[in-house]
Amino acid sequence: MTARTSAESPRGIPEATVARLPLYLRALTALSERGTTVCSSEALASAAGVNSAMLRKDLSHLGSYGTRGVGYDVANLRYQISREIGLTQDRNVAVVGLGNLGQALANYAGFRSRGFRVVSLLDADPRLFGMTVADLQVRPVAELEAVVAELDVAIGVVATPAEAAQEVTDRLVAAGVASILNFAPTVLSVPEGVDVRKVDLSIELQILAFHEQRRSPSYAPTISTTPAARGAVAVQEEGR
Amino acid sequence: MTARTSAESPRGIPEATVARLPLYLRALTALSERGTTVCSSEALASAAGVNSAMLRKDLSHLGSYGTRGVGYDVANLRYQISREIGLTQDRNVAVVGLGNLGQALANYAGFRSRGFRVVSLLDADPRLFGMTVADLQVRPVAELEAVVAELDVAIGVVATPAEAAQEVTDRLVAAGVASILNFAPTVLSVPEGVDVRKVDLSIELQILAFHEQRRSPSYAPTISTTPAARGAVAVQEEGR
DNA sequence: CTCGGTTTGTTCCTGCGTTCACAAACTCCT
DNA sequence: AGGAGTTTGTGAACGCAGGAACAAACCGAG
Ligand SMILES: NC(=O)c1ccc[n+]([C@@H]2O[C@H](COP(=O)([O-])OP(=O)(O)OC[C@H]3O[C@@H](n4cnc5c(N)ncnc54)[C@H](O)[C@@H]3O)[C@@H](O)[C@H]2O)c1
Ligand SMILES: NC(=O)c1ccc[n+]([C@@H]2O[C@H](COP(=O)([O-])OP(=O)(O)OC[C@H]3O[C@@H](n4cnc5c(N)ncnc54)[C@H](O)[C@@H]3O)[C@@H](O)[C@H]2O)c1
Repeated sequence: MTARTSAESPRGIPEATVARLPLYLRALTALSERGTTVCSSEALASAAGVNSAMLRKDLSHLGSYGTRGVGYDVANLRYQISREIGLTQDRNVAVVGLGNLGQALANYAGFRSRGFRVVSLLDADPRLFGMTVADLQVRPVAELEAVVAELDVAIGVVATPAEAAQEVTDRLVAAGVASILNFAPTVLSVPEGVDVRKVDLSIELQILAFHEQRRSPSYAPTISTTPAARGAVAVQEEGR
Repeated sequence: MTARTSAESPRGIPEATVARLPLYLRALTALSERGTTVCSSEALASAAGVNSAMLRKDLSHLGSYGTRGVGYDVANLRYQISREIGLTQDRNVAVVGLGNLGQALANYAGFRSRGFRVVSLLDADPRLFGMTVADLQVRPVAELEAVVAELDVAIGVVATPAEAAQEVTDRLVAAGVASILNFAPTVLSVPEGVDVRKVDLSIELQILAFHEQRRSPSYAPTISTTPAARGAVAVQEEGR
């Protein structure tokens, strides 16, 4: 899912663990809001929806912040994870492509509260220039390089149509953005050292569809091992 | 990421493979539109952004649809994957929660073109009732059970605030929906046999932030292996 | 028909991720 | 102070995923 091939981070935090740390952070925040000050690995794990042994192993990679016989201090653990992820300093985000999805993202309050500031909105459509979304004006994508430099953009969100995604990404990367979140259904190629994560909602739906078909095998998939009926079948309509 | 613990599907397609099949489908569609009728595992793999050995192994789980010395017939392979995923029949989708994100999803044309029909929009806010989004009228969430039954809803998309997500999910499940796509930042608990997939954009950003911090270790994270400074640290501001 | 070139399907191997299980460490009660 | 009860941190086992490498199969030229 990431560009980097190594599954291990420099100082040794496994990728799978990194992907779960934000989950723990969210669970800790929920506990904290409920007034809980200390919690066991069992409690935290169930709040995060994972196995408690896995939680303990994950946390052990950050250091030894628990107390045997007691559990974890919620406030301290929350800080330690925040620091490890790098959330102690805010990061600036630029959203490119302000169609349906881009506008929803720009309006989302959950980003800022987690340390991500959406500081710039860029689009190619002149009709959108100057439009205000979430207290920001949409600016021409031509200004991308200037915006990235001036506003110290760390993360670029690509919410353009698939055809434009690679070009936009190239420009973001050239301007110095090394972290990309891509919503367009395309494979982005980026140079070494740039981190791309993709979110593809159609793929999620398709995975759900697969499991559903497995549950109700009405149309028994009839795998024909014989290479007989080849190239004949009509394919479902599938635009885009 | 899924509710089912087994990483292997009944007839033996690994989860990791299932997650990539939609990728291959997309790549095949692109090739097909470019007029390509046959392609090698190498070409398809690079279009999908994966290793060619992995692609071949993935495809071998569906059957033997390639021809040695030649490659794969694009149209046929596309159909075989579609059938395996269960895309030969359309599926009805209900979107619950029509705020920023829900409206963007309802307006997205890419779902229908891939065999997912958004057939119902539900919200709790009376001000939205009757509003037309993507040719559909927003209906009260009170009608959820009726809608699921009448319109044969197979997949429920939860785009409500986190607080409402579990309740909405419970009702969807009780009404017979066994596939849920959740956008709310919460852990959903569902009975055995129900499939939940989550999309959490904040988590994606946090993972990017982690890797970025690793690249530029300005604030060297200073893991204190000594259990000295414990429970003392003040926590960073982190509202919601 | 035979042979060289090409590409698939599969086997083997390595490494990561997950879970189990337990010793070490801590608290609290007597 | 000592012992019973908890809970963490980790060593070990196991299963899965990814990648390299190769034999089998196919095509086309001669
Ligand atoms: N809307 C969804 O729910 C949804 C779901 C899944 C995937 N996606 C994907 O997300 C992307 C955006 O979806 P959307 O529904 O918002 O599409 P959209 O068509 O509504 O918006 C795309 C926006 O990108 C702008 N744009 C086009 N070329 C550009 C360029 N070169 N530079 C800057 N901006 C440019 C357009 O002007 C437009 O405003 C698409 O790739 C889509 O496939 C969207
Ligand atoms: N907008 C984004 O880009 C974004 C990004 C990441 C995560 N999310 C998550 O997605 C969810 C929706 O985000 P949003 O920005 O669209 O929020 P929103 O507040 O704009 O919309 C939420 C909608 O849900 C409706 N709702 C509330 N309770 C309901 C109930 N019980 N039944 C049915 N509908 C109900 C509300 O009336 C509202 O229309 C949230 O959980 C949010 O955290 C959104």
